[in-house]
Amino acid sequence: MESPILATDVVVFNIRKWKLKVLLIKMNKEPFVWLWALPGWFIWEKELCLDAAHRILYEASSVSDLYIEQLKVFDAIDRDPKARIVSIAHMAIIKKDDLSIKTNDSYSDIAWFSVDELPVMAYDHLDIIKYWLERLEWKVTYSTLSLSLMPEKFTLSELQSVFEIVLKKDLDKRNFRKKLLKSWVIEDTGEKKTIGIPRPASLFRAINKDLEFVDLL
Amino acid sequence: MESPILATDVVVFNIRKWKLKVLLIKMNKEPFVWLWALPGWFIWEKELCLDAAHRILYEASSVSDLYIEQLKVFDAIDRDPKARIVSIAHMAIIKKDDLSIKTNDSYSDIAWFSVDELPVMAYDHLDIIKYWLERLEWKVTYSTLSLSLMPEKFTLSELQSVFEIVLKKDLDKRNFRKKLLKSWVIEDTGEKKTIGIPRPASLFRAINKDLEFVDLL
DNA sequence: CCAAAAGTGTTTTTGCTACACCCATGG
DNA sequence: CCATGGGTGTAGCAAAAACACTTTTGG
Repeated sequence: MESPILATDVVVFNIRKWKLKVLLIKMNKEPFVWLWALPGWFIWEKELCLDAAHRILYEASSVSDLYIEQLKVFDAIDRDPKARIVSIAHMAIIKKDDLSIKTNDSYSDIAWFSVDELPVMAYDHLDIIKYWLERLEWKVTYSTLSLSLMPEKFTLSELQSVFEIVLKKDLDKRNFRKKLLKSWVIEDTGEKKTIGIPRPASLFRAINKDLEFVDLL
Repeated sequence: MESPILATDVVVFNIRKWKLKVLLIKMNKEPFVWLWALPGWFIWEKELCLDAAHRILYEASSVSDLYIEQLKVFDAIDRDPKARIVSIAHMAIIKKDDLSIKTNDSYSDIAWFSVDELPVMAYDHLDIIKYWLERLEWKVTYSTLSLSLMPEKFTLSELQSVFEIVLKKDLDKRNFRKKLLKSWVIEDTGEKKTIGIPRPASLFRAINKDLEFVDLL
C-alpha cells in the first residue's frame, strides 16, 4: 500500500520595522537550488505534526518559544517535482527579536522578508503564504492572536499599529482604545514607557497568555 | 525514511426529519469490529485528499454529487492502535434523500445517526464530529453553506429551520427573512409551494451555487 | 516654547432586537 | 368557517463610527 509522504511547512512571522515579515530559508539542494522557501521537513512516523513543526523551527533557528497552529493541508499532485509529498502547513509566531540564525545541510541562508516584497519561492509556498495572510486578518480580528505578537509590555499605540499593519488600514485611535479596554484581554501595568521625547505612554500586558477567541474589532 | 500513513475520514451530513444527521458505517474488521465509525480510508500516493474523500464516499454509498471541504488533520499518536495513521478529516454535504446504501468487505452496515444520539465510535471519530459541529455553526452563520443543504427550490421557513437545527436556537421569523433577503444570496423563483393546507409559500433558490463567505445572521 | 505622540467624550448613524396581527388556502 | 403556516412593519436600544482638542515630556 502506498501513501504520500507527509511533511510540514511553517509560516513563521513577526512584525519588524512596521512590516509584516515571514521567515524564509534559501535552499541549497535539488530541486530548487537557490530558491527561497518556507522552513519545512518531513514528519516522522511517531511524531505529532505540531511537534514536527517545532522540531523543524528549532533546527532552522534554535528558537523554541513560540505559538504554532495548524493551517491547512496542501496536496497538489505536482507540488514537489521529485516525490508525492503532502504538506500540513502551520503558522508560528516568534516574539523574540533575536533569533540565532543557523544554516545546515539543506539551507544556505535564512532571512526575514516583508510580505509585500517576497522573492520567487519554491514549491507552492507562495500559495501557503497567501492562504495564511487571509487567515491572519481573520484571526487578528476575532482572537487575541495580536497579543502574541507583542512583547511582555507594550503601549496601546504599538498594539494598534500591529492591527493596522495586518489589516492594511488605519484605525481610529479612540475607538480602538475603547474596544480593547472593554474586551478585558489587556491590563494596565501601571508602568510608563519613558524613553522618548513625547509624553510617556502607559504600558499594558496581556491578561491571558493563551489564545482566546474574542471579537476585538 | 518513515512517514505516517495518510488517510481521510469524512463527516457526511444532512438534515432529515428535523434532525442534524451524520452518516456512519459499521466496521467488521479489526481493530474495532462492530463499532460505528466515519467512512474513511487511505489516501493513495498519486491522489488528492479531496479526491480520496470523494472516492471513499462513492465506494460506501454510490453518491458522487456532493460538496466536500477539508476540516482539519487529526494525528494523535495512538488514534489507531494498529499503525501510525494521520487522518485528514473532511466534511461533505449530501443533498439527495435517497442514497443507495452499499456494504462491502470493510463495512457491515451504514446508517444515519442524529448528532445527539451518537453510538460508541471507533478511533477518535467522536472528536472529529465534535470539531465539525463547532465549525458547522460558524460556517452556517458566515457563509452560504446552509444553501447547500437545501433542495433546488425551498421556502424561507424551510431554510430558517435549517439554521435553527444547526444553531440549536429559535430565530425570529421577520428578522430572519429581512437578513436573508438583504444579503442577496437567494432569489424568489416566482413559484409557490402549493401542496398543503396552509397558504402557499414562495419558493426561493440560491443565486450562486458556490460557497460564498457572507455574514448571514 | 516647540515638536511629538498620548490621552480623552460626545454626537450621529447604523444595525439589531423584540414584538403581534392579518392573509391565503383546503377541507 | 376553521385550522395552519405564510407573510409583513415599527419602535426602542445598543453598538459602531466619526470627529478635534488638550496634555505631557525632552530638548
